[in-house]
Amino acid sequence: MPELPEVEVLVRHLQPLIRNKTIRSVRVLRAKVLGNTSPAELKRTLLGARFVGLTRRGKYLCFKLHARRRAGPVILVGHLGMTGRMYLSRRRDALPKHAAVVLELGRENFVFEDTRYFGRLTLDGRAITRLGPEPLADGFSVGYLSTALARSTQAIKVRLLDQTLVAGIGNIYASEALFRAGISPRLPARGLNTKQLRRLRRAIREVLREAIRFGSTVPLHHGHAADGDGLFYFGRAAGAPDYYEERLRVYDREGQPCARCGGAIRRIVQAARSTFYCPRCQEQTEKRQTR
DNA sequence: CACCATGTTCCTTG
DNA sequence: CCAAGGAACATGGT
Repeated sequence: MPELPEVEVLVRHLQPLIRNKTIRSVRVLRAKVLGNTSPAELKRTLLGARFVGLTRRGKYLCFKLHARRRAGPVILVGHLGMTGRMYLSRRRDALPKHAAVVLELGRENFVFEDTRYFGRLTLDGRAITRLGPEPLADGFSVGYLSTALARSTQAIKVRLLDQTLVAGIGNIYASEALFRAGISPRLPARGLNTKQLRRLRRAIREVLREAIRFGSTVPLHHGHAADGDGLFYFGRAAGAPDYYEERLRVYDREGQPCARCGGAIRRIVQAARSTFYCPRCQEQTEKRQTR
């Protein structure tokens, strides 16, 4: 479930666990996730290096390390793709089926596993330089949004997924933010008026902040579950409700009643991806706007 | 077998 | 050059 909030929760979780730990060995099981970095270069760079910091930028994790015989720090860039997970596990535990990279840190392993291998763990930081502003920072202002969307005829939902517009929003929170803002996902981006832009900015920030706060209160567990599911966040005790699903208002709720008006949630496809919204709570804006 | 899935990048078309 | 749309990537769930 990796959009900005999930990555933020993961970063906060991992930070104290890896700080000051030294990489004793580097195992690359799927070179694809290294991108342009070769396994040899990764090993050469990381072997003997020590984790000194972990931050997030959009959906990316930025590991900062001090390597031996190097003037400046090394930045290792991670991305979870759709199904990636990063966690520590005991070294004696078996590796998951889709382990992509394993860093040995003394008694524990730092494991990057990814079923579909869409994720990344690389020394190539170029992707980060192309990202738009952080939605929770001051740079993400109504003025910025207004300028950035002024000439776009693309549907607002599709624009929100563009990481160069704003970094970190994915398919789930794009739908959730538009529902909260009462704006139709189909509205052309340049058609939003100032009032709508203000509501959208606020809704984006609220939805992301709440998800972070919520994720942070759920007990984290990782690694070696008995059934081997290896949950590392948004874990839940057996039989407990799945809070992650329950707190979403429209995503994956086609046909279910809208929490606000009771009407049926609708699913449409935009840019080859599902969008969920409430026609009654979000459509009027569209009609009013297109008149 | 069909369709769907939290993401990004590359290629084509206009 | 840019905007927009779609396929590809790889695996698993229903």
